[in-house]
Amino acid sequence: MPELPEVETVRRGLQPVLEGQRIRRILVRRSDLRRPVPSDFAVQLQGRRIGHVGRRGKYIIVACEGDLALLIHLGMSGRIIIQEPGKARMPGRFAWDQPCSDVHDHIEIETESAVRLIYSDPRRFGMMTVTALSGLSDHPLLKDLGPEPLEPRFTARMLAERLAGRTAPLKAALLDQRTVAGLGNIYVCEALFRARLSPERLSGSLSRRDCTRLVGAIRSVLNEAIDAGGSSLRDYTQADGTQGRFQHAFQVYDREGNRCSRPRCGATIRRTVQANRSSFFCPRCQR
DNA sequence: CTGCACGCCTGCCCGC
DNA sequence: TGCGGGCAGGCGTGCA
Repeated sequence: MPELPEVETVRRGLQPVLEGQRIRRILVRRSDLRRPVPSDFAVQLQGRRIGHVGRRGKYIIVACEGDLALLIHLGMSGRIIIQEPGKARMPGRFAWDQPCSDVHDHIEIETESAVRLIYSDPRRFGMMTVTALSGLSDHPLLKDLGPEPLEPRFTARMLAERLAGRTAPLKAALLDQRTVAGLGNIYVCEALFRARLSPERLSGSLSRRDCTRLVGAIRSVLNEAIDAGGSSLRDYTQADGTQGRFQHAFQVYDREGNRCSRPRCGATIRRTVQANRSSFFCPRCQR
C-alpha cells in the first residue's frame, strides 16, 4: 500500500496521460470497494474534460469539468495501470483490444485518445468516488487530514503543537492521518529511525529539538522515496509497470534481526507490535 | 475527548 | 504436495 511517495509517483504517471483529455467511457465491474462506488459514477464523469491531477495525503484528486473531482485511494493493494494504444502491454495483462481482464480490475476509465486507466485492487480496501470540486477540502474524507509534510508550512513548531499533550505512542500519532497526511507504516518507521526517536516515545514528550529532527527526517525520507519512484513490495508498481527502488534503501522496515546500519552501532533491529502494526527500530539509536 | 482492538478482503509465505 | 496460520503498504467503527 501505497503511502505518500507511491501515491505521488502514481500521480506523476497519470498527469501527462490524463490532463486535458476527455473521458469517453467508464466501466465499473465491481462497486463494492472500501466505500461503494456511487451508482451514477460513470454517468457523472462521462464526456467530461480532465483538468489538474493533484494529491492530498494518500488521495489522488482528478479535477474534471463541471465542478467535479474524481477521488482515488489505493488502500493496501490498489494499483492503477495505464494502457496506451500501440505501447507495450503490461506484464501479465491482456492486450489492449481484448475485453477480458484480471479479476481484480474493478474500474476502467477510457479517454478519447484511447488511453485506458485501470483500477486494480485485490483486497478492495481502496476507493474511487466522485464529488464536487468546489469545497473539496470540506469533504468528509479530506477535511480532517493533517498538513502536507512536503509543504513549507509543515514545520517543527506545527508538529510540536499537534503532538502536545498527546499520550499515544509516537508511532500511532504519526500513523494518524490527522497529525500529518500521507505517512504509513514504512515511512513512519524509517523517519523515526532517521530522527533517532523510539516509536514508543509518548507523543507529548518530544522536545523542540526532537520535533525539528523529526520534521527533517519525514521530509528527507519522503523526498528520497519519491525520487526513487516509491517502494515496490509484493504487488505495487508504478502506473507504467516499472518498479520503485526505495525498498533497497530501507534501514529498519522489514529488517528485524539485521544489524543497525548506523556507523559503529551494530545493534540488532527489533520488531514490536503497536496498534496492531509492526514497528521496526534500533533499540540503541532510537530513544 | 483519547487511545486501541478489530474487521474489512485477498494473496503469499512459512512451517508442519 | 497440501494445508493452516500469520502476516501485509489503510482506515473507519465501536468500545473502554
